[in-house]
Amino acid sequence: MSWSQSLSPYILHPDQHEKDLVVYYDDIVTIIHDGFGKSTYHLLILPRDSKLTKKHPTTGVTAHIKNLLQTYVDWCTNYIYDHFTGRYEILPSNDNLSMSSKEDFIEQFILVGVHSVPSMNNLHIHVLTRDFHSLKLKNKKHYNSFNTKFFVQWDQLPLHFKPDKHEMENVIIKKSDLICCYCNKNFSNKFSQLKKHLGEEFDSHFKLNSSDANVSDNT
Amino acid sequence: MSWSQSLSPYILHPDQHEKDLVVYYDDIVTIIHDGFGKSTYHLLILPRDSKLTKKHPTTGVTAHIKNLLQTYVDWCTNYIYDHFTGRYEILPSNDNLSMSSKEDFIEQFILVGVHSVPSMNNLHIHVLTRDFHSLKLKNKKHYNSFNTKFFVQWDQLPLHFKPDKHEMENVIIKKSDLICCYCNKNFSNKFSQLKKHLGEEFDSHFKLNSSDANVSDNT
DNA sequence: TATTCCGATAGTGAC
DNA sequence: GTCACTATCGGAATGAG
Repeated sequence: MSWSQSLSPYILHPDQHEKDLVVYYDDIVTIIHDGFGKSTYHLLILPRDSKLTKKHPTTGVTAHIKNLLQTYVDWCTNYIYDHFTGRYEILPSNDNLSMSSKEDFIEQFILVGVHSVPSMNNLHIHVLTRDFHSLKLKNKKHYNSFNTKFFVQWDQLPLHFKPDKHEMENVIIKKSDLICCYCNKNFSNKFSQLKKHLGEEFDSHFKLNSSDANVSDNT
Repeated sequence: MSWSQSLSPYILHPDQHEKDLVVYYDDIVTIIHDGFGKSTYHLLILPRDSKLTKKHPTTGVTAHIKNLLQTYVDWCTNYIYDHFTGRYEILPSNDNLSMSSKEDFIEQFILVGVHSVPSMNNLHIHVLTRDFHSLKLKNKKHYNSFNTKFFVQWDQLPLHFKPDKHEMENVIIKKSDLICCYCNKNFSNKFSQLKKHLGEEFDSHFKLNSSDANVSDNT
């Protein structure tokens, strides 16, 4: 089961990794790019405290811990806002997605939260754009783990119970229809069609800045 | 639904097909090689009577009809015995499969019967070797349609009821384990392993005669 | 219990 | 809620004028 420990090195030795991967660290946290990011930007906040890192995220992130970590959450949303808007132009759109101000962008287009049944043993908080436009998004599990109640948002923490593992894995993740997070279109279990659609949604909302035009996209 | 009518031309115009496919016909029946035969030899007997051809096989093949068709069944088993033994040498074996006499061969190695839920609309009787060693045998449905009670043997006909379609399709065919018809080994739902095993069983029981050695096998 | 194509689903093994 | 591989399972179209 060593894969479930693969976040450990980052909290133990944040200095021994490439700068491209570790974007920030101090005594309290390490912040990294998710090695298999499911959106254009996908960061993980890893508290370094040896007791906290072993706790279950839905109950371990208490009000006190939230207060301690809030500055790092804000650091991440700012990081993502700056980098995303530096790289992409936000196109005018007809839908209900308004990203004209920084506050709107962060509110509507950045997700912060934890998985109700984590697979990595070290407590980690996801901060990611809500586009799911990534080569690493390959199946229903990947998508529904961020787009159902399997994903517990930062503002909802802490829960006063641990979600039922079996229900989350075998009902919520597997049985929930695939719903587009931009337009709510229902793709049932047609992952390939959702994936294609997400690419179209992305292209209708964002356009690579010319200075980045040589960078291949994530389709 | 035209595919379900694809046997019709053989009863309407048996003379307009290749001799390789239509092996016999008269006013009563047409006998053809199954276009997608699931065993080394796989014949279909198609009664040409316009009323009989529309009947359900499990109830339509009455004692009277069986008597009328028995001679064609015998013709088929003889045809298969002659051709199979002309092409293959029967090797001595340690298992309970004794094919030393023609009667034993026909009794133990030739199946005669009908499907309890046919997909082709024209009534047809299967006569086939019990090896299931064919490129066209590609999935559990193919195998279990001849190796469960979905297959109603000639001696059991007629039934006094039509088998329940839903039970046959969704329980008997899909849920029954794959059991080797030579040695009863259970392959659960591992079709690929069963298929490989059937090839080994075939090779342990039969050997191509040298005069046919240039003919590729069915693996 | 037609075939074929495509894709969703499921189990495994990995250091 | 790792990936990558393999295989099982599941739906949809299938033609003709």
